[in-house]
This record gives sequence, structure tokens and C-alpha cells, in this order.
Amino acid sequence: MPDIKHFDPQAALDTAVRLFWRQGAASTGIQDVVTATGLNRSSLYATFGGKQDLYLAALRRYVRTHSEPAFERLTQDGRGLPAVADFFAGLIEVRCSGEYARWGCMITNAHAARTENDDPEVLRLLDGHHQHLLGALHAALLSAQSRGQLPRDAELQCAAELLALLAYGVNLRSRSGADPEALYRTVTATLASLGAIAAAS
Amino acid sequence: MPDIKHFDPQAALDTAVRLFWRQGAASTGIQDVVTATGLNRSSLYATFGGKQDLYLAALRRYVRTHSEPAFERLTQDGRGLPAVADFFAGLIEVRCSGEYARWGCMITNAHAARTENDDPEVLRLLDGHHQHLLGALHAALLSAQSRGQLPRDAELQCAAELLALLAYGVNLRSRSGADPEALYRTVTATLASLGAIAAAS
DNA sequence: GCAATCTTGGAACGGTCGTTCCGAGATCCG
DNA sequence: CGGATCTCGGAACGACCGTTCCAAGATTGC
Repeated sequence: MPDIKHFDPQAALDTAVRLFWRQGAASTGIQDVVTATGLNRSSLYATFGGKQDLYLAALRRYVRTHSEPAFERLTQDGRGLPAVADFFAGLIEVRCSGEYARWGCMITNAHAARTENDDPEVLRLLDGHHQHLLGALHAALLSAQSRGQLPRDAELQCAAELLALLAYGVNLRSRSGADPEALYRTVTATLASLGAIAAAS
Repeated sequence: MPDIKHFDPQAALDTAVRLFWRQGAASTGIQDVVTATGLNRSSLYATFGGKQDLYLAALRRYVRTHSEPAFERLTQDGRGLPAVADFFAGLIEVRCSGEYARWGCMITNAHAARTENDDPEVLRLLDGHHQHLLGALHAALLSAQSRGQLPRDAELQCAAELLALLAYGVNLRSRSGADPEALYRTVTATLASLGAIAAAS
């Protein structure tokens, strides 16, 4: 009986992700989304609800399509430190060149845009993302340990936290035009001495 | 002949700093500034110009009153690694407790809020801030080296960059409620092994 | 083809945005 | 005290905000 949707909701959501990612939620109007997706206000509201719902859906989609695949790769990759090195190399490349150059990371940006009295669901999502990142790094460091790339008594938790914060720093500074080679040097130097970091904890 | 200002522009600017710092520029309306400062729209525009000028002035004032004193202390403090440790301890304390708890760093937030087509002066300010931070860290590491806390052949540049990115990460995560003790542990572990990092570069 | 049901187009809502303008008030110089 | 000059209070501007509403269009089951 009913009519059917005349557009692909996921494609529209991807467009919204790009807008929110590049400009932030506060600087992106519904009109921007309407213009970019080409579909109508009514369809937007009927499909995604209000702006906050749309932003939350965009955040979730970003995590699923951009963050988690990289985390999954890092978790599965059993090579240890080389896996971590590849993770950061890919991160820097995505942040500084290609379609998303200088956009930073949508989740990192959301950290800075977050306010005390906005949707607590956003905060939960940010924490979930952080835990996933920590978990993936920890898994990689565990592989490194079992392969003798790190001391047996290394405390991996602090090392994982350091790398996570370092990733946030890379995301943040890349948005303001940081030199990718300087970022790469810093990351490489850090990884080269990770054993000492982990042992010192 | 002329009338005189009936308010203290710097006090008003401090109020604006707090608003932009906590809520971000995009989410802060001129009306918010008017209400918080108690002065009139006309006085605001006559004194600071439009919103973008006000935001820029607020950024500059934040750097002068919040960032640079800490950078200066770090630069002057000749103790080496303990100076760096104190710098981070103070950073974590400010970010997680007291009046500005969970506000993050205004400059860090500005990194994430920045857009390609906004005032290039903002970008220059962010880069200047980054260079100041790098310089202060480098000076402290130089002291550490001269005191034998770091190897003589240590490459300090990468270590300073790592610490700067780590500081950004602390600022960012603190805004979303990161555990201060976990942050402290991570920073302490990193500093404890800084010698290895610097030598590996 | 008819009726039911959802989607779509587009106007319209009240509110807030950043900004401007002008009359009224306050202040200092001569 | 007089007059010049700036500040201050507050209304007003057009534009845009997120959101709602309704009629028109499209589709499916009978």
C-alpha cells in the first residue's frame, strides 16, 4: 500500500557525515544537508528525525565506516609493532592527503565540540570509541610482547593510552595543517622506544 | 571632551574567553556575551568589532593569560625532566578540577573547530601557539640533557613533538571526562622513558 | 480503477542569528 | 555653564535557524 523511499538513506547519511565531519555540527545547517543530499526537508526529518538525531546517526556511521575497520585491522594484525606502525602511517596519510585531507577525525572534533548539556549519548559514543581504540592498540602490543618485541614484564596499558593520546594529537594537529613528515618522524621515534615506555610503567 | 568607557574592556574580554572556551565560537551567540558581561550590544561592537574580531581577541587573550605563563615557567625552569613533569601535572589538574574542569584547552578546541575558509589569522595563532609549546618543551629537554637526564646524542625535536601531541591528547580527552589519574600515569610513564625516545630518533 | 498509505515538494512557523542605527545620557574642555 | 564628543540603551533590520504542516504525487493491494 505505501509508497517507497525514492532515495538511499545510507548514501544521504554519508553525505551528512562529510558535512558534519568537515564543518562541525554547530556550523552545519539543515539547509546545508538538504542542498548537499539533494533531497527534501520532509524526507530528511521523516527518515532521521531532527538535527541532533541526524548528527548522532552520522557519528555512529563514521565510527562504523571509518574508525572501526582500522581498529579491526590493527586488532587482527598479529605482527606486533609493525602493525602499530602501519596503523599510524595510514592515519597520517588519510589525515594529510586525499579526499579527507585536513578534515581531522570526526570523533576527535566531536570531543572538542562537546558541551556539558548536550546529548549524553554523544559522550557515551566518544568513550566507546576511545575504548575500542585502546583495545585495538592493546591487542597489537600484546602481539608485540609475545613476539619478543617488548619486554615480558612490560605494562602495556600505559603504552596503549600513550599511543591513543598520540593519535588524537595527530588528528588534531593535522586539521590545522601539520607537516605529515614531522608527524611521521614523531610517531616512528615513539614506536622505536615503545619497549622502554612499556617497561617503565 | 568625549565620554569615557563605563566598563573594563579586559574584564569583558575575560568573560568572552570563558564563553568561547566552554561552548565554542559557533555555539556562542553575541546575546550570550551581552548577557554574561552585562554590557550593551553597542558597547561590545564599538569596543571589539564583530563576532569574529571578538573571538580572535579572546583567543589571543587566552594564549596570553593561560598558555604563555605556563610555557614561560617551563622554559625558565632549569631542572629538566622534573620541570616537564610539573608542567603536565599542572595541566592535568587544571583540565580536570577547579573552575575550568572539563573545558579542555581553548586552543585545542579551536583546532577542531577550525574551517578552511575562516580567518587565516586564527590558523596563524594556532601555529604560533604550537611553536611556543614546542619551544618551551625543547628548552626543558635541553636542560635535562645538560644535567645528564638524557643521553648526550638525544634528538630532542621528536621528543618535544611527542610531548606536545601528548598535551593535545590530554586536553582533548579531559574535556570528555577522562580519568585524571589514568592521564597522570600515562604521562609519568612516558617521561620515565623519555631518554629512550630521544635516543631512538 | 479505487482506496489506502506513505513520500515528497514547498510554504510557513516562531525564534535567534549577527549587525546597524539613532536618540538620549554622560563626560570633559574652555 | 555651553557645546562638542563619545558612550550607552534599546529598538529594529534582514537573514537564517530547526522544525512543522499540509496538499499533491506515487505506489501497492484489492
